[in-house]
Amino acid sequence: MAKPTPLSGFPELLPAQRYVEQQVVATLARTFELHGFANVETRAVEPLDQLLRKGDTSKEVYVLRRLQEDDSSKDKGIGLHFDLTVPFARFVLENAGKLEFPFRRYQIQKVWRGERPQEGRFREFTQADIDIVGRDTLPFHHDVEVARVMLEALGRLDFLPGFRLQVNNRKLIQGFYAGLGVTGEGIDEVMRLVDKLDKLPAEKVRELLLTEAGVSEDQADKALALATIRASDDSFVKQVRDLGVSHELLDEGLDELATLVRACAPLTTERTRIEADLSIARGLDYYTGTVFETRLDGYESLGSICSGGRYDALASDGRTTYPGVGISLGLSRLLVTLVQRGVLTADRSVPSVVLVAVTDEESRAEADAIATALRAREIPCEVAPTAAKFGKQIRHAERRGIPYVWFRQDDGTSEVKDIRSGNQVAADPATWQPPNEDLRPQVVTTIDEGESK
RNA sequence: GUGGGUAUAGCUCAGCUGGUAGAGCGCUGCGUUGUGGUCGCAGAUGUCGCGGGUUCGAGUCCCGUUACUCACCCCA
Repeated sequence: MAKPTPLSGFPELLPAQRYVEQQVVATLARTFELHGFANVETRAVEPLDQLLRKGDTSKEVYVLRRLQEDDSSKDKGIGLHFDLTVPFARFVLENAGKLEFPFRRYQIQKVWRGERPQEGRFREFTQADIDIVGRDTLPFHHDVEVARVMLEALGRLDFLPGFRLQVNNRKLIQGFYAGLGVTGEGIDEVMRLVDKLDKLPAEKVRELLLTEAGVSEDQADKALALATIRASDDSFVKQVRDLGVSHELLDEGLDELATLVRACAPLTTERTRIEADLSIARGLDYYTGTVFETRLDGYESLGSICSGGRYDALASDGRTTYPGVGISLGLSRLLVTLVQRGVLTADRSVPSVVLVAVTDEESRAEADAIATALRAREIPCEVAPTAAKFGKQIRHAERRGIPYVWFRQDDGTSEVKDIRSGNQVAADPATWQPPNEDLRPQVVTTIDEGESK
């Protein structure tokens, strides 16, 4: 078989890199559970009409088909899910009778999108979501809660670069535009154009506002002025007020956003910041209030690594609606990028902390016994694959990053060597203990205090 | 979906106006005969992405194709 080539957009990690990913998943899960979020796994597929509802055809869905299928025409079809929010909404409706509300869950799974891959953008990738849904109503303090939980989770990943959680509120934007006299579809159009500010210069956006959205010069200027406002505290409220626009919805949005920023402030550090950024709008989808995006320091070109928001009407069975708020972390976008650039990895490619050397094949049983004794005390180890020269066996350990090599002497005593320092000391498999920091692989990073990229 | 770029050793890449393929790193061995890393010496490795064309002769030029990749769109 010829050497296979990688499939674009379907990233695979080497063992050391995968270890980093597993550590991140474990940290996220632990943090989410600390806050009472239960885990759920939904099936990989949803009926196509579920995936495509809301006229959201922009998502490229992978469709599932049987190879031996004779006639697919009458089948309504199923496709792989492209996020975890839509399947979750379906799951809530399906199990509404068995769930307790407000229901909080976290979900860490693969999702698929048939888009053209690019750095940080894949066709198969992992998301980590937390959501809280209520029945009929869901108090605003849950918006604050999901932000705080994600802030805490990211903060615990101390080997990552710093990041900035950017927050805004759709009510604030929509109320502001309504107060300006923009109506109906114009509001969404203005929002969509202003959202391009990070790509296009303000001049260009202003021009588009006039031509495409058909707003007045004054309206365009005010909309742009609003979008330039950003603050790490609630000082943005005064800045918005100073623009002289008033509307009921605007007041509500301002109030919510200010509450959110104030409530998150105590959790922020130099590495983990929150910022009200009034240019954030998040596509057009189903968001109705709070919206989140997250930028990684030094990797701004990746786009948002963690986004979400408030959706008041995503799940509804006609009689009852289930408003929710959630936030979704792009695990692959974050990790695959850092790992492939070589800034994140583990200090060894195997879990073993000890390689038990084999003197000759006749004494392999003794080496196995030593390994068994170490494992009985939760010390991961492996026995050398061949009775090669000791130099080779040490090299075998070195290449895998295994820090210790165990030698059994002919008289039955043992010595263990730290191959990093060269120190070799007498040791007993029944009592020897490696330092705690050596027991498991460590995530190592080349990120310094300064910026990378 | 639109528009660029690239494809040569395990990896990163060089290879001029066409003349049967190279470097660095890595790998194997030896120096050092059962304790690695440094150093020195020696050695192995290629359907030049695939298919066709031009030519006495193609890694090199032409056409096609596939894969990868970058930007746009969009998003985690």
